[in-house]
Amino acid sequence: MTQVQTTASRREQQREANFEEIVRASRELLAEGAEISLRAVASRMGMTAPALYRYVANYQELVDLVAFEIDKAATAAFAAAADALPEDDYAGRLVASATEFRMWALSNPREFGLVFANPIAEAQCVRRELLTQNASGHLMTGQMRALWEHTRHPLPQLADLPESVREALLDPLIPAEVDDLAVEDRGLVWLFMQGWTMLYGVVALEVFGHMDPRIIESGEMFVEAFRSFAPKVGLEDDAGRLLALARDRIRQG
Amino acid sequence: MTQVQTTASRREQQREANFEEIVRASRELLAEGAEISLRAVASRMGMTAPALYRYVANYQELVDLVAFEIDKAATAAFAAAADALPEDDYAGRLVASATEFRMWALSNPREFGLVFANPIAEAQCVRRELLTQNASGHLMTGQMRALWEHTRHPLPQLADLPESVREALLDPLIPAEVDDLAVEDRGLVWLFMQGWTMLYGVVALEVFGHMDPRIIESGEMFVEAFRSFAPKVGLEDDAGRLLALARDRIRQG
DNA sequence: TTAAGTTAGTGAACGGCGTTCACCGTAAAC
DNA sequence: GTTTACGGTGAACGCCGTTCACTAACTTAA
Repeated sequence: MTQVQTTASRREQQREANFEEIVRASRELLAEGAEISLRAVASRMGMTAPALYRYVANYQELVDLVAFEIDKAATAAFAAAADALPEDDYAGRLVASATEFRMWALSNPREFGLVFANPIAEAQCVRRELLTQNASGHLMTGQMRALWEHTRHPLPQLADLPESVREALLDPLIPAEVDDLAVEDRGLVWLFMQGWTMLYGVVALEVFGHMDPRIIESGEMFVEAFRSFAPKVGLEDDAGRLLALARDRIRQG
Repeated sequence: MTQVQTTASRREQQREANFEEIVRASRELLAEGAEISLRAVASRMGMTAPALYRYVANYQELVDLVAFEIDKAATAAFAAAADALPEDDYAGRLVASATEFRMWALSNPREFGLVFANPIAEAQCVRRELLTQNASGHLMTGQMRALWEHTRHPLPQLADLPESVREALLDPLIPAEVDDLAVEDRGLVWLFMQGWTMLYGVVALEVFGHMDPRIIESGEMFVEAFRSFAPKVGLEDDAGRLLALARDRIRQG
């Protein structure tokens, strides 16, 4: 039988550690308001820029790597926000994560831009894969599915949907594990896409500042988006509590 | 009485023409897939880079200038799309302009990014002013107002809205002419903001490629966004026709 | 018409960027 | 113990935004 190589060689350990340090240095730069540049990252590691080419094919790949790790780290924070609520408060957990997402985006606009407002279309297949591996997407699709497993609210039927949507739901390219989701329940993924679109619209507009500052500050457009979306996932009766929950987190955040 | 200076001096004419050529050269670069750079723009005009500093304080100001002009030109296209419909088909005209906006954004992603996905927050007051002067915003607020003047669909009442929203509606910083809109009707602006948020969310997600390619191609998430929004502006009965109108324009666009 | 003053342009330079390349120790592999 | 592969260096190239001293041309006023 094939044994898993658990003990990486000395060189491989070094290499792995260096990868981590590259990401760490890049994120520090970002956090300090500076731009990510090969020279800056390298010098922060006590290296010179050309050395980084032993780890990364080019600048864009460095940025993609950093974006991927930022998404992973941020997702942990979104999940933690959900864990502050009871395990069976599925709707509350979803609201908590989404609210945390918004607050993270507003406090880390550069990171948000890197992960969520970077054109993927013009990139190679590498980045296309990243799309489906998007960690925060997996978290929220999972949360929405948990909610539905519990409430079993009505779903859009595939037969009622346009063909392009049906195809996309049967074999989705977005970050969602649907292999074990029955075909007749795939309407749930369509609902998720709708919800993600609304969430994204509000947050992107807020982060880019294309919205009245007072409404950004209070987060009321974000709350309003939730109010619009709630009925689609059978939460009309719970909406009052959920919106209050979001407002609380916004106020104290 | 003070006479308007209609005959600009020779120098002023030259200067104005040069401004226009700067914008033209920049847009050509953008259209060819190149980046805007002072050197590239200048050499396209038969100049050297430092000369541009006689017209623009720095690189960012050049970009802002170009973004402003792009928005103006694109808005003319959005308006033209509306003019293909009867003058009294207010809903249809709004749908036509919004659909044209989406198609323009997808065909000109770099221009879209420049105008609508550029962080305004970190910029100076110059750019803040641009926010309220945004041409496409004025077009669509105007269209939504024309629609409402005709249908007089119910509006959210100021008393029911959060205080931050009320303040923003009474003295809006977004592109909207509301001076002649009665205070009790300002809920219309809130509806507009909601609609703009949905439209923006779909389009930005599509342009950045963070959506299933098949759904981008068919535009069905865009259509779905309209379906969600229609009831808010009293268009539930007209929705069928309007969605068909949008689909037509998408298909032949 | 001439003199003074303003303006728009130049070339050289600075520091920083991504990227390439020849080169060199050192650690791993045989 | 020799060979090989890897990870690093410094120098260089061609971009970039930006500054500065300088000049030629145009405008303005005497």
